[in-house]
Amino acid sequence: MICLEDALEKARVLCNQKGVKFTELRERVLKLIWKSHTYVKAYDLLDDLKKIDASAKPPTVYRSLDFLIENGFIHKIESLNAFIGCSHPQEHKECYFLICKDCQDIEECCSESLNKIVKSTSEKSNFKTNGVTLEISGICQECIK
Amino acid sequence: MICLEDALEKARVLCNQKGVKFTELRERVLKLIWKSHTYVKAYDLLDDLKKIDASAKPPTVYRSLDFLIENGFIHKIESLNAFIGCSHPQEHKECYFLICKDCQDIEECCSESLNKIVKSTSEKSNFKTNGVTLEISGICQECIK
DNA sequence: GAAATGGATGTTATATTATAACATAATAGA
DNA sequence: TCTATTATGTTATAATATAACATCCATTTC
Repeated sequence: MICLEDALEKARVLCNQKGVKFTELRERVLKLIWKSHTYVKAYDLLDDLKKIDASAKPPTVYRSLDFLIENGFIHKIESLNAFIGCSHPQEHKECYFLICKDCQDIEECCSESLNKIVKSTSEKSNFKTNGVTLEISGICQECIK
Repeated sequence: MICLEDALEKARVLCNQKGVKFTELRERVLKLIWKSHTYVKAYDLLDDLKKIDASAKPPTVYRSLDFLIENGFIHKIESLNAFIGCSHPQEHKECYFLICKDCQDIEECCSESLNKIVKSTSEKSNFKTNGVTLEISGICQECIK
C-alpha cells in the first residue's frame, strides 16, 4: 500500500508526462480517496468535498472520478459501486481485487500469469479482450486468523 | 444458449428438488429475462411486467431477481447493472462473461482451469475465496469479422 | 375446519448512484 | 487580445435499489 503523499506525487508526475491537468479539485478528490485507506462511495466523497467547498455537487465528484479512472489513479469496484486508489499507477497492468466481506478491506493485486490466462481463455472464444473486471470476494488473511 | 422453455423447465425441476417455490411471478420474470436473449435492466423488466400486471413496482422485480440469482437461474452483470439468464443452471460452477461492446451480446462461459487458477492465485494472498466476478469486455467473434 | 405460522407479494416511500444539459470560468495557443 | 478548449458550476432529473410495513396465501397443526 502506498501512502497518500506517494500517490499524489505519482499522480502529479504522470499528469505532467501525459500533459493532462492535475487540478486542485482532482487532487483534492484523489486525496480524499486515499485518506480512507479502503474503498469509498461517491456520495461519501461528495460529503467530504462539501466540507471544503459547500457548493460541491454530484457532477463535481463524478467528473473527477472519471478523470482519475481514465488516468489510472483509481479504480472502480463494480460489485460495490465504489472507488479505490490504485496502488501502482505507474507500472499499471490489469489487476484484480480481493474484497474482504469481514473487514471491508480491498487488496489490489496483479498477476501476469493470471492476466495471460484470462486473455488466452477468452481468445478461445475468439473474443478480443479489451478490459477485465475481476473482483473476488471472500475473507482476507487478517480476518481468517 | 438454451431456449426459453428449457430454462423454465430446468427452473421448475430445480425448485422442486430444492423445495423452493417457483411462483407465477418468478416464472414470469425469468421468462421475460430469457425472452430478451441478451442482458436486461431491472427497470426494463419492470416495464415489461407492468404490461401484464399494472401494479408491479420495483420491489416486485428486485425480489424476483434476488430469488433467481440466489437459486442460480440468472446472473447479475456487475459492470452493467444488468441481469442475464444462466445457460447451465443445473451443473453450475463459477463462470465468466464475455461482453461485446459492439453488439451488446454477452456470452457466459465456464473454464474449470481458469477457476482453479483464480482460486489458487488468490490463495497466494491467503485469501479465502467466496465468490468471483469476472467480466471481460471486448469484441465478440461475430463483430470482429 | 379454525388458528397459527411463515413465506410471498403488495404498497408507499425513500435511499443511492449517476448523468444530461446548459452556463460560466479558467487556461493555453494563435 | 482573441479564440478555442478544457474545466468547473449549476440545475434538474434519470437510473438503480432498498426499507418498512401491510396484506395475502399456502401449509401445518390442532
